[in-house]
Amino acid sequence: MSALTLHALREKEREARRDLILSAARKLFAEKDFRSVTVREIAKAVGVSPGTIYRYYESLDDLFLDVFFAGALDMTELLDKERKNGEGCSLKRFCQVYVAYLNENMSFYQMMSHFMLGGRLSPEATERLNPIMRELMDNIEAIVEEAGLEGDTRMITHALFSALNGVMISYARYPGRSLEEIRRHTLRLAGVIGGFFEKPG
Amino acid sequence: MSALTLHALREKEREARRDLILSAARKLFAEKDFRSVTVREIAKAVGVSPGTIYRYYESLDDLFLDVFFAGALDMTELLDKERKNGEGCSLKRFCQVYVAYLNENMSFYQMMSHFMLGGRLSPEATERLNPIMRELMDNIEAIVEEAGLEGDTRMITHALFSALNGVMISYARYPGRSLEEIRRHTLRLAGVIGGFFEKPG
Amino acid sequence: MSALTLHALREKEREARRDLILSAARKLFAEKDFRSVTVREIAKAVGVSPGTIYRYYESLDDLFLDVFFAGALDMTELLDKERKNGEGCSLKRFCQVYVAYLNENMSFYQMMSHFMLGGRLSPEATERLNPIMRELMDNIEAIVEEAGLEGDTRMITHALFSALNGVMISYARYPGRSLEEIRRHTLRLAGVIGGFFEKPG
Amino acid sequence: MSALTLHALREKEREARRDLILSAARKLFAEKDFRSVTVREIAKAVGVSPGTIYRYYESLDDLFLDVFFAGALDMTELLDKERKNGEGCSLKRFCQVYVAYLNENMSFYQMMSHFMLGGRLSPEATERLNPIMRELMDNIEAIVEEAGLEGDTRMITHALFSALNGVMISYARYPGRSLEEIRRHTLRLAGVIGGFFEKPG
DNA sequence: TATGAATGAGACTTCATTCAT
DNA sequence: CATGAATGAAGTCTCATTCAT
Repeated sequence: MSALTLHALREKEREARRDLILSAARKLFAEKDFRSVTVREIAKAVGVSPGTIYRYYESLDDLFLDVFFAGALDMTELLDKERKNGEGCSLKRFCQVYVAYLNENMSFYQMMSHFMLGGRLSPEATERLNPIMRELMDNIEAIVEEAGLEGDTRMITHALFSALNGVMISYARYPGRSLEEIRRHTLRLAGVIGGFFEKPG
Repeated sequence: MSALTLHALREKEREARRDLILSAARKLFAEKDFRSVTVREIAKAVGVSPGTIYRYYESLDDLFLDVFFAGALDMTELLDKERKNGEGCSLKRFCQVYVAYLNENMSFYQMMSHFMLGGRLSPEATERLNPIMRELMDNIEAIVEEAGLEGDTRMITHALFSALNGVMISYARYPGRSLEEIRRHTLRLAGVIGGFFEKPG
Repeated sequence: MSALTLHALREKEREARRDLILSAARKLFAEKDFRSVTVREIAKAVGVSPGTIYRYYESLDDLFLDVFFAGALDMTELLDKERKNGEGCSLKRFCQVYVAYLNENMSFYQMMSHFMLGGRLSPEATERLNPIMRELMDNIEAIVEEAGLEGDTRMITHALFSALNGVMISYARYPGRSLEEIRRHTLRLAGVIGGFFEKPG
Repeated sequence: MSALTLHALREKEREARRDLILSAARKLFAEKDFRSVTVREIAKAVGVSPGTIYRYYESLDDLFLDVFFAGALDMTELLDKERKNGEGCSLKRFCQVYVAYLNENMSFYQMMSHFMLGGRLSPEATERLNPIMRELMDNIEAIVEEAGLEGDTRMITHALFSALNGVMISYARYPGRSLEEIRRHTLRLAGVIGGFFEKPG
């Protein structure tokens, strides 16, 4: 086996392990307030020692960011697929797909809150974030336009995006409700919002 | 002076001091990410010692809750006033009033995120929260009905409430924007959302 | 008791406790390589919890610095006393007093090495250090002048100061020697150096 | 090829690799406070993996020691050369050669401080150290004697050695001075000390 | 023999909370 | 009732060292 191949293999393994950490973290973050997740917990969930986490991520914040970015990419891909699927993606369907995704990826959602509200994004992180968010917005805007909405479609896009995020913040963990109830309620709310945003007439 | 009166006086004083702590905390929480506010900071802001805080609140979480509840009450009162003011409150105006309030009471907003997302509300806290939220919802629903919207107005109320909260989560601290820019942007988004929710035709 | 007095009392107590930590640390630092002393050890030596250390010192480095400064002040006072004592302080006697002091205050000596060699003094610390060192040098220079030495007395002062420090670095912990043997040896070396520096003829 | 030769070859290779590590470490240690150099850094500088270091050195302390010993040997050779050079080495010249060496081999100097002050030399290490130091002292003593100094020349040797070491500890990293300034200052101090030690009259 | 991923003890530090005064 | 010094658990992170490949 050539050195090149060996090296490539190593890179692959490393990538795989990094992904392992990433998904374990995502799962863990989804289960509870992600800010209360500790390095030790993550390590335990991955099945490694705490020190190992630091071989793959410079800091816990770094890992937070990656979880967030991974979610944003997921979302973008999901929307891409939806749009290519059949003859386009109706506004209502988009709303439901988006909220369904947030339901199953609470960590993405929580991260968004965290970084948006905490305002702690470093300049470098902001630089990484911006193109990702822009692409997400572009995707949503395309759907808005396909729905025949006119006027300042960018602003409408922002409004729609915000509104759907709000569904989550308001009901994602409503005390005393089961996850399934929450899912049903948020999807229904997404539908209502989608309905209002759809071109009247 | 009778014992009763003395006792009442004491209760009053106690209430007054509790309020003092509450408002100092609200101010402090509004200034930065409330999760990073420490007991010592609050105590200093109030002008008492850390130990004193604990004579009025069982724990920091307890104080958090009270700040949150106070915000919800404020909001309800504000909407009450708006509705009684003139001949009613249009949907668009409500949206803007609500978002303007959130802009100036970030702590209320952050608390909402915190408790909703953290899912840490104790059963007792939930019991205290529910009537307050119900009243807030009742108020919004009244506005929705006054606006002539029909169908499941409760569901529409929830959708609207959610959507407006979302405006905040999405843009409240957008990196690189000034508070004034954010205020303008979120108010505009509130207007867009209000516009979509207003009865078509 | 007036509030003023109470406050003063508190200050005094605080100062006393700070001193307690300081001396415990000095003792501990003297016993072994001070860089290997941990906060927990210091806390244990003082008889408090680790957290308490941080009520009196911002960081471990802060405590390091204070130990160092305390040593430098001690030294200065000691030399002052020596000079006023009798009709002045001979060069040889100064050398022995200085080295004797270092023998009994290894932490001062180790700190000096640490900060000099590590080059990690922050600008603020340097600012605090400079006047203290200058006063120490002034004192030594006065002794040098009283001894009748001529020429660039400041340079001679530096040379003498350096040479005596060197006695310590070279023999302070010579492996296999008892503290008493080391004391004798270093004092003798100090005498030899003092002899060479004394005005010939 | 005989087994013996093969074995010898292997030994040679091993020795060569050990030297490689040693010089890489020396270079690295010279660049900054040697206590902050990590095994990984050394491994990277040598171009091997961290694990490999441990095939040649039992522990990091072991490597530290070797660096120190190598420095002491260097020094001895340097003085040997100086003495054979021309008609002998004056005391002043020796002082300057020695301090110049320390300036360019800060790691040697730092190691000396470390082991002397830390007092961590194991009995075995001490056994290795003693003959090396003795040879160094013999060399210096020879110079002292050549300079015509009389009396307890061994003690004078120690005093001189100490004094010169002290020049370094006191000024090696004086905050705010460039390496060149430090070099000049320490050389000048070495000259002053050498002057005082030179036979009067 | 060399590798380098993994380990895990242990360092510093923070802060909600307690309790003697 | 108020104080604030003290607590100590818990957090993040580092790094010498080991060991399966």
